[in-house]
Amino acid sequence: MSKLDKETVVEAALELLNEVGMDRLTTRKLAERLNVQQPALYWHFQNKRALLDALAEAMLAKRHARALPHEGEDWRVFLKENALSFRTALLAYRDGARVHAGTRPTQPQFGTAEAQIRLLCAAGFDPKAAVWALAAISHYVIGSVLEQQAADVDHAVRQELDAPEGAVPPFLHDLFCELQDCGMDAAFNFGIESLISGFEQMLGSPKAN
Amino acid sequence: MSKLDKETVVEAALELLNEVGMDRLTTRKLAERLNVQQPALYWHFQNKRALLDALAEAMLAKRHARALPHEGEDWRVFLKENALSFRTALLAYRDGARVHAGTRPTQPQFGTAEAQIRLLCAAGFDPKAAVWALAAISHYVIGSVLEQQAADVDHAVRQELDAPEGAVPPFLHDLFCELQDCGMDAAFNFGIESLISGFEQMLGSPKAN
DNA sequence: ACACGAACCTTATCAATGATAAATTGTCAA
DNA sequence: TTGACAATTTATCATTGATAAGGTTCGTGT
Repeated sequence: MSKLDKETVVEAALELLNEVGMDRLTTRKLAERLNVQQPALYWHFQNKRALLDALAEAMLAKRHARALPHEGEDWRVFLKENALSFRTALLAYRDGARVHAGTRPTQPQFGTAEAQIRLLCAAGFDPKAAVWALAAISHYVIGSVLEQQAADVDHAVRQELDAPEGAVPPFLHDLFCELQDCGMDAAFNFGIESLISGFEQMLGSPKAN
Repeated sequence: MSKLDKETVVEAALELLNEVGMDRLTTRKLAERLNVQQPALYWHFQNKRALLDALAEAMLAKRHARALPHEGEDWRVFLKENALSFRTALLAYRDGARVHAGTRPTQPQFGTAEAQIRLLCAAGFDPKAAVWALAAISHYVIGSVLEQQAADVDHAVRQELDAPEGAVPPFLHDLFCELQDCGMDAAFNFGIESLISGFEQMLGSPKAN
């Protein structure tokens, strides 16, 4: 009939992912959506991990626009925009961070990595420090989104009694509520800007280690 | 016979976790190790998630020594030691980060959180900024360990041909190898110190946002 | 026209795993 | 002793990822 191919499978899988979440993304539901029997998927993907890897890759390919630095761009600006772009890409899909984190570190676009490293080195970074900085940002983004999305489902599930006791210090209660509501983005920004500002500092004093 | 209780179950589960990893940590294997039938576990834990939550909590309880600041400790020192302690705790168990990340944000020890926030506020942090800073560090640690442990299994699994082609720019190859071998800790340190240094900076200039 | 084979999909069927129901044993208190 | 509650066993599911083996379609060389 429709002559399935990898791309359409991935497309449908991303839709399904956003509807049911990662651990209810089953091969059968996906097959049904594609009007195909479940084992058909195994012609295109060796196993479910491979499918998820493809999803992670597709997520970034579609939404992570700022992977490469512009010509002559300030490294601080690039790092921030890059981080924001990465983050929104992961946030655009339900369980996006978990899906991404599960992927075995596929040779990331070496071209991309190289361009990023070059930018930093041109700004005075030691090559090693450049890689470290990029890794740090990546890890921070992944950790942040992971926890945010975990908190999301938690909120959704937990319509139960919020505080079973007066166990929560009121001082903190207000603070946390405020953060949850308005401040996910702000909190993320604070971290990113701190990191980048920290890199700037490190540039000045080579390092003690 | 042995009169199972939550603690012994958790203990055995942690052992098993270190032997087989998270996704091969099955209720049956665990039951077998405890000389018990599989459904017995469901008397002590509502479901597998609850068991894993308990694991995550136990991991930190046993290894995360520096959760609370010492008396009159410098905030920079505390943040760094705290992060290192958190990291080693997660690294101490196979898939530690994944196990931890999976836990729905259980009301974290509010007492602990409050003490940490107080320390930062006493150092001049705005309460909101204090929470943001603590969250940033936590997210960075989780992201870092997550990726490191993912890379670990990847290395273990991937005894295949390393570079199927000369596809890897030699400039990067050496750099990455060097990082993988010696530098996991160093890379982590770089990030943490950057973050903390960034916080210091933020303290000076309140914020533009 | 025809056979062959590769690409692609189906039907049937597994084994592993998390989970629940119902019966069973053990133990302590009244 | 007996009744009740805690703890565990036996039996049994439903879900899910995966594989084996067979069918269908289609292009290509002869």
